[in-house]
Amino acid sequence: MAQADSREYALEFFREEGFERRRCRVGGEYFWTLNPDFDTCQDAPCVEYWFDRIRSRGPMSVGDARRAFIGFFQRHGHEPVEPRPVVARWREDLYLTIASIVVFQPHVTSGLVPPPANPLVISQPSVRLEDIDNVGLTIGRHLTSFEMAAHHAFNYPDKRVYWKEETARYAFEFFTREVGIPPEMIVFKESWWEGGGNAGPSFEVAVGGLELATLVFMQYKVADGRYEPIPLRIVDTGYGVERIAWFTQKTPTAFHAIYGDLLGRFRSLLGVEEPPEDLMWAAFRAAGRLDPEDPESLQAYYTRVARASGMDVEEARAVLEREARLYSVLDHTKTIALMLADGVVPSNTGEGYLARLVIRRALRQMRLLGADVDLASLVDLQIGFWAGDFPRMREERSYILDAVSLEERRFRETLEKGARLLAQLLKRKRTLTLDDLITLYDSHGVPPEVVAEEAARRGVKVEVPHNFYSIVAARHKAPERVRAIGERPELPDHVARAVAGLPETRRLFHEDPYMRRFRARVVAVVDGRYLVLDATAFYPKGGGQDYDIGVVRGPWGEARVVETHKVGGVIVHVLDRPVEASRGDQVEGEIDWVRRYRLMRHHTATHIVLGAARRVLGNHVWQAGAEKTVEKARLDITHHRPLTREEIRRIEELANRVVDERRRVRAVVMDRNEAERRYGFRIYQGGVPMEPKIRILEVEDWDVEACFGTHLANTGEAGAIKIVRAERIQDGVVRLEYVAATRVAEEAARLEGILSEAARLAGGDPESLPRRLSGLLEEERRLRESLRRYRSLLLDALDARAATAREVDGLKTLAFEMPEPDRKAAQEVLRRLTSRHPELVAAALIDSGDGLQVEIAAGSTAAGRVDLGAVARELAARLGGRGGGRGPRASLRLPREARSRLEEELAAVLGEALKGS
RNA sequence: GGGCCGGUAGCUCAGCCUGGAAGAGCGCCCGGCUUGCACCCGGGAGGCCCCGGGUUCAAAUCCCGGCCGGUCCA
Repeated sequence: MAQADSREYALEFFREEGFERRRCRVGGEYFWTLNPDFDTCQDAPCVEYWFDRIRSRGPMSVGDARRAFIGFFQRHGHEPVEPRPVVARWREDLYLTIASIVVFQPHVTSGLVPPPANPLVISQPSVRLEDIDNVGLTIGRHLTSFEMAAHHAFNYPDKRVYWKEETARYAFEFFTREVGIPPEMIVFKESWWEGGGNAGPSFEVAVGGLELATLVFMQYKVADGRYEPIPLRIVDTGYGVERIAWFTQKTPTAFHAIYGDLLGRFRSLLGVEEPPEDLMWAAFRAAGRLDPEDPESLQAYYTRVARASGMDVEEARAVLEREARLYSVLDHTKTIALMLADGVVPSNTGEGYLARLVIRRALRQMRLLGADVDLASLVDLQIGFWAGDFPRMREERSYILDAVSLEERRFRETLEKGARLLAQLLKRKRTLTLDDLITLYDSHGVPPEVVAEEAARRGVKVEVPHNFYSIVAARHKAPERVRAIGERPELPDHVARAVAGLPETRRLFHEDPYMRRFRARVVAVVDGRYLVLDATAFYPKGGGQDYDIGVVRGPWGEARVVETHKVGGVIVHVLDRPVEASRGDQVEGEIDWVRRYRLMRHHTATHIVLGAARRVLGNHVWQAGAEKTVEKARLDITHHRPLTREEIRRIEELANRVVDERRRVRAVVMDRNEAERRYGFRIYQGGVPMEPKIRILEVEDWDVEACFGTHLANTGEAGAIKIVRAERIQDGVVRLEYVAATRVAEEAARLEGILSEAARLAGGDPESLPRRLSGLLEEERRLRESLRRYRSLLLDALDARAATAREVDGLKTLAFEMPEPDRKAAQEVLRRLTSRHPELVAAALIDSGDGLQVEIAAGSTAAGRVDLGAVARELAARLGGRGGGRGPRASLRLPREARSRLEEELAAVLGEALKGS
C-alpha cells in the first residue's frame, strides 16, 4: 500500500460530494467518508458486522442483485457480455475462472485483441478454492463459488473510455440508488492491488463491516520490483453479488440469503437442527473479527458467541461447527454443479482434480454430520434451484449426477481401504504419529478426521494439528505452469533466432490444401540447410498434425525437404543437404502427396470422431490431446468412465455416417471475439492460439474448432473410419486410436496377417483358430499333468536309490541327474525326496549349458547335523565353483568337468563336516 | 505436470527391511456334525509372487527400466 501516492486517491468526485479523508483507528488505512462519526474503515476485521442495521432497498435475491447491477450499468452505457465457463479453457496458466478480469486475460489485457465491448458489464460465476477450509466457518465471507459482477473499461492511448472519477461515481450511485444504501454509510477505503504482473491503486467499498466491491485501476506493469506505466489502463471492478443479496436481506448468514428455502431442505436432509436465533446473531456480530486460520481467534470467537447467547462454550462450538458443515455442503454442492455443468470431468490431475477435491470435501462434511443422504441427490437439488440462472446445469444434469455418484462410490471404496489399512496399523502401534496421518491422507486419501474417528472407536486418541492440510500442501512443490499447450522449439536456437524477424510466409496449404506443386522465391537460408520461402505448400508441424516432406528444386539442383517447422509466422524447410541457395532464387516445391493426403484424412477424421464422441457421451467430452500421423490418428477425450464396447461401436458408426453424408468442411479466418460469440469456447479444443484472428474449421453442422491444420473439403473423402483401440490412459481421460480411408484396408490386412500367422502356427486356418486354440490349451493342461506324473516316477526311482545310497557317518548321500533343466522342478523333487528320507543329503545336477547347476537338500535329521551352507562353500572351493546356502538347502554352480568328481567330493566334504561336529 | 503408496491364491492381505523349500483369513470343492444360522471339525484344489533386464551359487525379497492401479498437491 505504501507504493501508492496519496494523490492517486484524491478524486474530484470525493470533493464534489463532500467526502472526507480519514485514517482508520484500528487498521491505519485511509478511507473516504461522508460520515463525521466514522473513525474506522468500516471493513472487517476493523469493525464487526453491523450492516443488518443499515437501511437498504428491500430484500434482493442473488438473481435480483445480478439483474439490478447489469440493468444499472446497461442504462449507463455499458454493453452486457455473456459470462464464460468457470473452467478457464482459454488460459494456460489457470484452471478456473477466479474473477471477471480472467475473462479478458491474456488476449485483451495484453492489447492483442480488442474487448468484446467497451465499456462492458458482466456477472461472472467464479470459483476459488484457496479458502475452501474456511467456507461455512465464516458464515459467508468465504465461498468456493460466487458471482463477480463487474464493469470494465479499457483505456487505450488513443481511446479513453473512463477512469477513476467515473468508476467511483458509478459505484456510489449504484449503491445509493439501486441498492438504496444511505450515502453516509458508504466508505471508500484506499488500497493497492497487485496480480499477474500488473498493479494499481484500488478502492474497497465497505458498508457496515461488509466489503461489497473492489474498484481496481490497473495502470502499472511490475518489472524488477518497479512500477512502470502501461499503455492500456484497465478499470477492473468486482462486486460481490451474493454479498449484496446478504446485505439487503439482513439474514444472520450469507447462506440464508443465497439459498433461501434450499437451506431448510438441506438442513433436514443432513439432520442439522435449527440453531437458536440469538446464537446465530451473536455469531453474525462476531464473525467479522474472526480469523479462521488462527486457533486463538477461533477460540475467542466461540467464547464470545457463547457469552452473548448464554451458552456453554463447548455447546456453542458444537452448534456452530455443525452449522459450518451444513453451509459447506450447500456451498460445495453448488460449486460441483457449476464445474461439472461446464464439462469438468473429475480426475486425479488438472481441473478434474479440483472438482474431485470439492466433491470429497463435501462428502467428508456429510460424513462428519452423520448424514444419511447421497451427494448426488443434494447436487440435484442445487441444479433445480439454479437452473434459471445457469441453464447449462439442467442441460448437463444426467452427466453431473452420474459423475457425482461415481465419485461418491470411489470415495467410499477409498475409505473402506483406508479403514483396513488403519486397522492393521493400529494392530502394531498404540498411537499414530503425524507421519502416519500424513501417509494415510497423502498416499491413501484417508482424511485425518476420519482417521481420528476410527481410531477413537478402537480406543486410540489421535491429535490432528489444526493446520494439517497446510502441512500436507507444503510437502508438495509447486509446478511451473498448469497446462502444457503450445509449440516446443524443434529447430536449433540460432536458426530460430535467424528467421524470427522475417515476414510471415504465405501459407499456400491454407489457400488450397490440395496444392501439390508450387513456385516460390527464397527469402533466407541458414547454414545452407534451413530454407525460408516467401510462400509454401509445405505444412509445418503444429496443431497436432505432422509436417510435410517432399522436394525443392532451385538453380542449385534438387534437395529433399525432410522436415518443416514454424517459427511464429515463418515456415522453415529443413533440407537433407546444404545447398548454394541465395535470396531471390526461384524454386519449385513438391510435397509428398500420399503422406499429406493421409495426414489430412486423419486430421478431418479426428474432428469427425470428436463430434461423434460428444454426441454419444455428452458435452463434457473435450479433447485432452491429439496426434495425427501417416499411420493413424489418436484422440484423447475427457470422460469419467471407460468406454463400453457399445459406446465405441456407436461412436464409430456415427463417425462413418458423417463420412457417408458427405458434409462440407470449411475453414474461415475470423475475428476472435466474433468466433467466440458465434461458437463458444468449444472452439479451443486443441489449445488457445495467441492471435487476434483465428482460423475456424467447420465440419458442417457437426464440429467447429480453431484449427491450423489442412483438411479435406468434404467428409466423404475420409472414406471410412475404423477405431482400432480405446483405452483409459488416466483417470478421466480415454484414448481413441483410429485409421481412415486406405489405412482401414491396410489395417485390415495387417490384422489378417497376424491372424493367418497365428492360424499357421496353431496348424489350421483363421476360421478354425479359436477351436484349435482351445484344443491346444487343453493339450497343454494334459501335458502338465503328464509331467507331474513323470516327476513322481523320477521320485520313486530316486526313492529306491536313496534306500541303498552311500552312507557317511550315519547319513546317506545321493547325487542324480535332473532330466530337465529346471531348478524349480529339481527343488521340488529334492523336497519330496528328503522329506521321505530324513537322513539323506541329496544333490540334483542340472546341465545349464554353460556349466553345472547343483541343488542340494538335506532331510530333517541330516539338516540337524550339518550346515549345508558350509558344505556348499567347501564343495565349491574344491571343485572350482561358487555356492552357498542356508538351513536344509543349498545351491552351487560348478564347471562341467566337476561332474565326475561331485559325488565323491560331496561324500568327503560331508564326512569331514560330520567329524567336526 | 510433480510427489507419495501399491501390484503375491477367486477376494482381503502377510512375507520384502535382514536373499536360502510361497503363507493366513474369507471364498470354493469333498467328507463329518447340525432342524436351522456368517455354526463347528477334518481333508483338498487353487500361484508366470505385474512385465523386462541386472546383481548373486541363489531373487517374491536387492538394483535399474517399464506397465497398471490408488492417492495427494499446484
